[in-house]
Amino acid sequence: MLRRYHYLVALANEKHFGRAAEKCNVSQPALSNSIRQLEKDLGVSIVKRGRRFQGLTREGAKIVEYANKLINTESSLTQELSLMREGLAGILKIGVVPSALPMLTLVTFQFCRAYPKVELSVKARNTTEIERGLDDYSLDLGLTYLDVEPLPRGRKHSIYRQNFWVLTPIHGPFEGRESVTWSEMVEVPLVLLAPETLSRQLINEAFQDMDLQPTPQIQTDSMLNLSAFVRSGYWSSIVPRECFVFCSEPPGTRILPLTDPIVSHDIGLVIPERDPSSVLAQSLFDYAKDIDIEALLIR
Amino acid sequence: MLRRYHYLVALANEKHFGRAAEKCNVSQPALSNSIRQLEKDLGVSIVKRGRRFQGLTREGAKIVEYANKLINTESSLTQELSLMREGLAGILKIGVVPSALPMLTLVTFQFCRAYPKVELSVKARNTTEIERGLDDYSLDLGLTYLDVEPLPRGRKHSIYRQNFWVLTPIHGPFEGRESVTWSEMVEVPLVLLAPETLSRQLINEAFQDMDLQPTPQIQTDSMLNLSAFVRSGYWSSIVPRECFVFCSEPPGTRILPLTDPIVSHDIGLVIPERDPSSVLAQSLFDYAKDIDIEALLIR
DNA sequence: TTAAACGATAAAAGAAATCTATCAATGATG
DNA sequence: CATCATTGATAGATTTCTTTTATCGTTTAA
Repeated sequence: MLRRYHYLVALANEKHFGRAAEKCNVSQPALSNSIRQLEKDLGVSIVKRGRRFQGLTREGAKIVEYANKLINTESSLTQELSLMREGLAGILKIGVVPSALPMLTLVTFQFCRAYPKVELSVKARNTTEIERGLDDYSLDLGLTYLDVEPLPRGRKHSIYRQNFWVLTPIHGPFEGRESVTWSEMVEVPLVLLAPETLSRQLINEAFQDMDLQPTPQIQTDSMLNLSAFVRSGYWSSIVPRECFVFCSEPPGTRILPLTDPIVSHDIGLVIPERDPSSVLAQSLFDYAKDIDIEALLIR
Repeated sequence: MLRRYHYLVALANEKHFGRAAEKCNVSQPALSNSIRQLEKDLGVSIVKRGRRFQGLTREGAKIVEYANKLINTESSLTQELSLMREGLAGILKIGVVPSALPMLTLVTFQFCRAYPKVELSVKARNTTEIERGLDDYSLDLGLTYLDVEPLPRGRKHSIYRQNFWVLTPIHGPFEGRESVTWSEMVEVPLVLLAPETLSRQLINEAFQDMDLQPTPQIQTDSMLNLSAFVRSGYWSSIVPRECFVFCSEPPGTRILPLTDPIVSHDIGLVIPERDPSSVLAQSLFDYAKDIDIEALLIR
C-alpha cells in the first residue's frame, strides 16, 4: 500500500539505489521508477542526481520524514488489529544502553510472560543512537540514561539508579576492604572502559569533579575483556554495579561499593510521543511502571 | 497512493457503496473490490454485510480511524511541500459557530491578506459538529465557544467575549433607554432564536439562573428573520451583540446592553492536537494570537 | 406482484509495477 | 591513458492490479 514510501525510506537509509532495491526485494529499475513516479506525483524533485546518489533535496528530506510517519501509522494499525484478534503480538524494537543490558530482563520479564506472542528485538545502542532511533522510527522504546545530556525526549519512567562500584582482584590492593573511595582509585593499576563509552565519560566526570586524574593503563570497550584483566589479579576497575547482578562477579574478583561520593545515574524507559503511538511500546511501558526493581534485585 | 483508504473513508461517511463510489469518481464494483482487497490484506472483515451496508465491524471502525490519520498525514505532506515551493497555500477548512460568523472576518483578515493563495472553506456548524469535524479530519480549525460544555479538546486561543444584548424597535417598549435588565425582558413581546440553537440555550440558562420564565411568542433559527420581526416594531429580542458589529442594527431598531447581570461567553479558536498538524491551521492560529480584536471593534 | 435499490460477480480492457537486458557516465586502477 | 567496475537510467516484454461494463440475486417498498 505505501510501497513507494517504503522504497523511499530504504533509499534514504541506504543512500544507494541498488542496495535499497535489494532491501526491498525488488529490482533496481523498479525502485528507480517508483522514486521518479513519486517525484512526479508530488511535483518536486526528491533526489539530487549527478550520476550518483548525491543525497536528498530539502523537499526530499521532508518527504522521508512524512514517509516514516505514514509507515509508522500503518504498522500501528496492524498492531492494533492483531491486538483485537489475538491479544498483544508483534515485534517491539527496544534500544538499550550497553550498561543497562543486564537489567533489561528484569524490566521485560513479566511483560514477556504475559504476552508470549510479542517478540522483543533488543538493540544495544548508545544514548545518541537511541535518541535518533526513536526519531526515525527504527526504535519503539529506549532504555537509557534519563539524567545525562542530551536529555531524551518523550515520556520517561525511571527504572533504577546505576551505581559505580569497584571490581577488584580478591587478593588485590583492596583485599579485605568493604568499600573503596574514588581518591584511592587513582593510586592503583586501572583498567577502564574505552573513552568513547558513556559509562567511561561519566566516570571521567566524577573524577574531574574531585580534581582527580585517573591513569588507566588499559582501556577496552568490552566488559568481558575488562573482567578478564581484573581476574588476572593485577588491575582493578570501575564498573556499573548492576552489570553483575545476574552473572555474579567473575571468580577471583570482588565487587565493592565506591564511595566519597557515591556516584549514580538514573536509568529508565523512554517512549517517544507519536501519534499513533506503538501499542506494544505503550504496553511494556505501562507494565514497567508496576515493577519493583529493588525487590527483584535483593533476592 | 492511499486509494483504498480513501475509498474506505468515503464508504464510512456515506454508509452506501454506490454513493461512496460516486464521491470517489469510480464505479461501484471498483470500490466494492477495493474494500474486499483491504479486508484480505489486513486479514479482518471491515463491513458488516447483509445484502445491505449494515455498518462497520469493530475492526472496521478502527481501520477508518487510522485511514483518516494516514490521509491527514499525506495531505499535511503536500501542504508542507507547497509551503516550501510557493509559501502558504491550500484549503483551510474552518468550522464556525453561527453566532461567531460575523466576527470570523476580523480573525482571518490579516491572515488572508498575507497569504492570498490560502483558500478558506468556512463551515457553519454547532459546537458538537465542530468537535466531531476536528476529530474526523473534516475540519482543520474551529471558532467556537470555549467555556460551554462539552469543552473543546485541543489547543485554544480566546478571541473575544460574546455578550447578549437587546435588539428592540426604536419606538418600542425601551424607547430612550440606554440599557435593559434581564427581568424586564420577560414583560415584553419576545422573538427568540430556536431552542435547538446554542445561543438560545445559553439565553435560557441565563433566565433560569434568575428564576425567570421568558415567553417568546416567536422562535426562529434565522437571525435575518428575527431582525425582520423586530423591525416590524412590535417584538424585541436577545441577540449576541457581536452579530451586529459589521452590518449595523437594522433600520428602525436599536441594540442596547442587557444587564443585571451581564451575560457573556468566551469564543475563540480551537486547533486539534494532531501529528502532523496542519501547517495552515497552525499558521492562522498563530496569526490570530497577535490580533487585537478590541481595537478592531472600536473603529 | 412488481418495481426499484443495493451490492456481488464475471469478463474484458486498461493501467501500473516489475523484470531482464542493456546503456551511458563516472571514477578507480594498473 | 586505457580498462574495468560501479552506478543509475532506459527500453521492451511481462505480470499484476484496478477499473469498467454488464448482469445477477436479494431485499425493500409500492
